[in-house]
Formats: sequence, structure tokens, C-alpha cells
Amino acid sequence: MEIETCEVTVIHEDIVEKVKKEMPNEEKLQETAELFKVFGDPTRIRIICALMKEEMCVCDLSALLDVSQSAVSHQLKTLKQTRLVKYRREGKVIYYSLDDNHIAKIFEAGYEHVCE
Amino acid sequence: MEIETCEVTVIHEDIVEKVKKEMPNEEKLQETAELFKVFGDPTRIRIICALMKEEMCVCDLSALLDVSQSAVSHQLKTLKQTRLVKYRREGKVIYYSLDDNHIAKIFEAGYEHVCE
DNA sequence: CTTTCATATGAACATCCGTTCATATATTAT
DNA sequence: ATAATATATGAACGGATGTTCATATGAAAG
Repeated sequence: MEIETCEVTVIHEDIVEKVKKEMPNEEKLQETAELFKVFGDPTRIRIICALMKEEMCVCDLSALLDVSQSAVSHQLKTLKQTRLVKYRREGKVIYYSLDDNHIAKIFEAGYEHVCE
Repeated sequence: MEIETCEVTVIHEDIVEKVKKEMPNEEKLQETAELFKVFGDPTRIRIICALMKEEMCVCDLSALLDVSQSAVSHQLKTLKQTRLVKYRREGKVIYYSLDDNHIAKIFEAGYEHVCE
């Protein structure tokens, strides 16, 4: 494993060094990108948005958003894996809700920006 | 243009109707997803993160992040189009910076969540 | 006006990702 | 047990997306 710094023009080496020191942990940045990527799909953000209002089961989400049960289920899997939603079973029905209210905060930060 | 509501099982019609009324404008939701999608790429979020610290030119970003000049330039184009960054020219050099400090707020909301 | 340097851009390619379709699992009712 | 219902899941397909490579643009210097 070698690092090659080949042929890169740097105009302001001082700035580059300064910012490099101030940059957050690389791994955390990757995780942050992963998190935002989950918010970056129309179906998923609609699910998140719906769950901000009410705990809901899969078929109701499917009907509300006009997306197939399978598609909703696949996206809920993603949301589960990234710990954005939690769920509870009640007989055959599984109810999903947001994992914590920080999720809503992130949504709102983006939504507000869109609304200017 | 016809809407077909075919074969969808709805368990809690009241909840579905209530949430449907409370859901934000569909177009705004799409835009919000678009916004988060831009934040959802490792290279782009690193650019955003760097520009939170300092205004920077393309080649310095390229060196800082160890990404080709072309790749940085392509991503800056995306960031320009979504109005996340602005730029100013000074001779041959073009300096990029965050368009407004609301951008940093969005980043921080996500970053904080990752850091627990 | 030609060269050099910083940046932009288009095409091509590979990878990723969301949906669909078919089917599996799990729980309740008969 | 068997049927019915709610949800999950794997494979496959098509479209989106990020990088690379080659090249273009635009500004300053010689």
C-alpha cells in the first residue's frame, strides 16, 4: 500500500494544510454521507415524512404513498438497517415509527432549506 | 390520465387519510430528496465540509481530498446547480465557497446524528 | 499570438440502486 | 392441518451516477 502524490498542483499549501487539520474524522464523514444518501430517495423520504406524523403499518404506507408493498418493505429494510426506524409487531401487522426525534430534525433542516 | 386504486389492502383508513392531509407538498418533498441526495456522496460531502472552513480553489480541493481535478470539477458543477456553492474568479483561479450558512446547518444535523 | 496554467466538459464505462415479480415466512382463523 | 393475510426477501432488470480520459475553454504571461 503506497501513497503517491503525483502531479497535483497546489496553489495555497497553507490553506490546504490548515483545512486538512480541521476536517472531521474521515470515517464519520463517510457515515454522514451514508445517512444523507438514505434521506436522498423520494420513496424513503416520504416514508420518513409519514412516520413523523403517525406510527404506520406496511400496507397503510403502501396505500398512502401509492407504492407497492414490496417496494415499501425493501425501503423499510434500508431504514431499519440505518436505524432510522424501529418497529413493533401486533399479530400479523407490523407498525413502523421513527427511531428517535433527531431524525425529524434532519428532515426539517433540509425541508426548510428547500422552502427558502 | 387515470388513477387506478387496485388491490391495495388498507388496514387503518382513518390514519391513512389523516396523514395524507398532513403530508407536505409532493413537489417540495421531491426537492428535499434531491437536496439530501447531493449530501449523500462521499466526495461531495467532503467538499462541503472543506468549504465550511475556508473558501477554496479547485486544485486545492483536489489536493486536499486526493481526488482528480476532473472529478472535483464535476462535483462542483452538481453543487453549483443545486445552489449549494457559489464561486468567484480571480485570474485563472476560481474560488468556491458555501452559498449560505444554512448549508452548514444541514451538514451538522446529519453529522451530529452520526456522532450520537 | 502562442504558451502555460486553472478549470470545465463530453463520452464512455462500471457500479450502484430502486422497482418488479415470484415466492417465502410468520401469524391468525377456520 | 389448511387457508388467509401481512410482511419479507432474493433475483433480475433498467436507469441513474461517479470516475476516468481526452479535450476544450478562458485568462495571464512571455
